Amino acid sequence: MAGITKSYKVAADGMDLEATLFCGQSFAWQRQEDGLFAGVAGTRGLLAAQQGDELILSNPGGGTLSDEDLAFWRNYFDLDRDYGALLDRFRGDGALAACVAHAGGIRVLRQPFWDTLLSFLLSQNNHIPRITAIAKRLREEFGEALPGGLHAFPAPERLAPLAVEDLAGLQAGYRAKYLLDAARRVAGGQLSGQALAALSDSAAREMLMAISGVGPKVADCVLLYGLGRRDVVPMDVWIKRAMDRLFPGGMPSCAAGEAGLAQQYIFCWARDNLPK
DNA sequence: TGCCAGGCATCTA
DNA sequence: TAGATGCATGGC
Repeated sequence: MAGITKSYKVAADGMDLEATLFCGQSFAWQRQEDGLFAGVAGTRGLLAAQQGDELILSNPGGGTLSDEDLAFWRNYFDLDRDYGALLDRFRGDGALAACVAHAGGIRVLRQPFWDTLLSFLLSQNNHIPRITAIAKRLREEFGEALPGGLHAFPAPERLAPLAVEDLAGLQAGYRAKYLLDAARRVAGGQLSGQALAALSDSAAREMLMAISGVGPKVADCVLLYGLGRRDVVPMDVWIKRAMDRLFPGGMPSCAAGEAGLAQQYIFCWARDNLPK
């Protein structure tokens, strides 16, 4: 019924929604005054909250979420992965166990490729709060308006014809030209999530690094968060410091497809426990 | 007021 | 080829 929002309860299975949304893997969410979390992925918007061990999902524009929407968000929040078993395996490694104890409520989101690429182009030499603020300005100035006052990340075709001066209002600094180069490559058909999905990790990384402003770290963030490559470990300063401190013999022996998930717990532990 | 930020491009030796 | 430096901006 129009104007009435129907909420859906989904088992959170030990998830910490707030930690998941604001741990530095996504810049598409914000906390509203009413305490709900509002976010976008592709051209979908969502309101989310947590009550105990359940997520409450609702449509920002009112009305119902379709079965297709629910399936999309289930996948987005990685709800069908058995995190209980995964975390039990991680607890088997002494050092990794400490990281899981610190941040085990985090789930690694499955974000759209393009949203992720734009977000991590903004992350270069930047702070999480400021990345979030620039990403919000990017969506609100150039993105498609969605129900509930939300805005999608702008389509590549929307950004491609713009000039750097057109992005001045974003206050993204030297990163603005990176957004335009990426948009022109995607809009021009030189690059796509589909094409990258067909490549090996190393080949996809190489293709991403052809974009101006994409180095090894940003490429690996896009592979992990935006293309579901769960073995990829983005090597930022915190991971390097944690490796020196916790894993001098190398990354813990995670099963195939899990090293990228482990790095999220290691990153959060390092950021919150090692000296600045 | 200065340092630093989920880095990268460019310059220099 | 490896190491050093500059880059825009704002939070702390």
